[in-house]
Amino acid sequence: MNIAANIPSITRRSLHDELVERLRTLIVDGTLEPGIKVPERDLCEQFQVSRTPMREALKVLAADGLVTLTPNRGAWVSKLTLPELEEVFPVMGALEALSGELACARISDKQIAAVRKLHDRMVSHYRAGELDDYFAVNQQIHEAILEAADNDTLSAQYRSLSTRIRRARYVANMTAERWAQAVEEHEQILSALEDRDAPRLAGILRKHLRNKFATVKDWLLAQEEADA
Amino acid sequence: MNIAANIPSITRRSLHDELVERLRTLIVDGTLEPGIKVPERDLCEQFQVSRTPMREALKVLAADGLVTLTPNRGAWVSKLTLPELEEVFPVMGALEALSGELACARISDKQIAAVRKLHDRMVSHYRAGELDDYFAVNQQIHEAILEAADNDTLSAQYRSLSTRIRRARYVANMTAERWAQAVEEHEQILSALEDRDAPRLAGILRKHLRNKFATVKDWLLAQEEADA
DNA sequence: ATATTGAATTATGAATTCATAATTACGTCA
DNA sequence: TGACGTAATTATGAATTCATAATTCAATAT
Repeated sequence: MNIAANIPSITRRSLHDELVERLRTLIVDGTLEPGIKVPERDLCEQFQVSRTPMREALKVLAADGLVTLTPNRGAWVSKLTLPELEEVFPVMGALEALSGELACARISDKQIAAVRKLHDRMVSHYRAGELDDYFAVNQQIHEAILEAADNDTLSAQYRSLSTRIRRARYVANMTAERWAQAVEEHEQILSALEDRDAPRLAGILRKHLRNKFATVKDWLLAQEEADA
Repeated sequence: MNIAANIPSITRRSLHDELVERLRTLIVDGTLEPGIKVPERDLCEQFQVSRTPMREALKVLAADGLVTLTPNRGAWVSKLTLPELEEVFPVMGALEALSGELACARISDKQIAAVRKLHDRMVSHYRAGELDDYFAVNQQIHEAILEAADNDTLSAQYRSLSTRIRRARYVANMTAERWAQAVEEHEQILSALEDRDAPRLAGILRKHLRNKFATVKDWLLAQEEADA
């Protein structure tokens, strides 16, 4: 008996689940551009699967808002529009503020130390002008706060929205001032978290997100300009 | 020439879409009891469709949290557990508070008058002891505030969570005191809305939901008691 | 040349079929 | 009698097939 051969089969997820994740990644990282049509046939060839699991995956992504399905017309990668952005941000703000509040109540000293570590690393990336690394660690910090909040429902809702807007790769367009401001806000976030000051943290996170929104908005307007 | 642009597109819904809605209704109204297994075959016979669209529908409902899918094991109607409830409520609280804030900023006098009308009707149902009618109008009020907030993303997120907990038919078990308190809170909601006092409305909605939570929690504990 | 119509092509919606994993039923042995 | 292992059954995962709607494109008329 070949044990090694059986191990992958234990870990094996359904094809459809795998596809949801892979497609989501492709959409978020921009490989599948917003607005383009994604014919089932092409996707199936790309991933070497039949249409059945692919269609199931597309349905799920459509429910999540990343893909738009029109009956008998097929699937498109959803486009991020300004009105949509203006809708999503207040909701994300409310969720992020809540994550801060819950985190303050529940976060352990150890977890705070971990966030502090991430924060310091992020700052050094900032000083080195390493935008991509900065952005990656930044994401990790928000994820860590979310995890400290210890609420899967909240995490799921937040991530769903976060994914939708992350398609706008706004960091690449952040100005020096905005970047400096973002780092400054992160100092305050850390401070509030270390004090476990829930209202203060909630307020800062909300403000932080408003500034993010401004950046994304500028990027989006520039995009639309370019399209026209 | 584009005539079609102004005409509501002919509503030829896909079978799968129809199924999502029908199944969701069955789950929310309790016909499909939480915890039971729902074999594809049975559902397909029930609705006289093949497995393909049914499976797509189940995937979507699973992404929405109403159904739990286990690879190669099939589908179960998700059970509402206390830990889940404790997760969902703070999130709903944040979303409902936001809906109040946005509504205050955007609601028209006409819309306020409409909510007032609903409110008065709700109170008369309360006085008449008509629980079901009371509950129906109550829902309409929250929907009206949500609509006034004019944010589809918020609405979608809120409704998703609302649907998940609505399976607990808590109103049927509301005590006289709790009911009176709920009505009193609704008076305050109306007052804050008519004053367009966003922070006050947000606060009351949060409080209102906390009380709802207490009611649902009692019901759920009673259920678990009954199961054991 | 342009617009319109209708056949040909292509893509999607849904049912069916095939493959495989999970469950159940049964028989054997302690 | 009960536990174990194996065969039979059932249910699910995925591919294929069939039906139908949408699109393309060419032919015709204006």
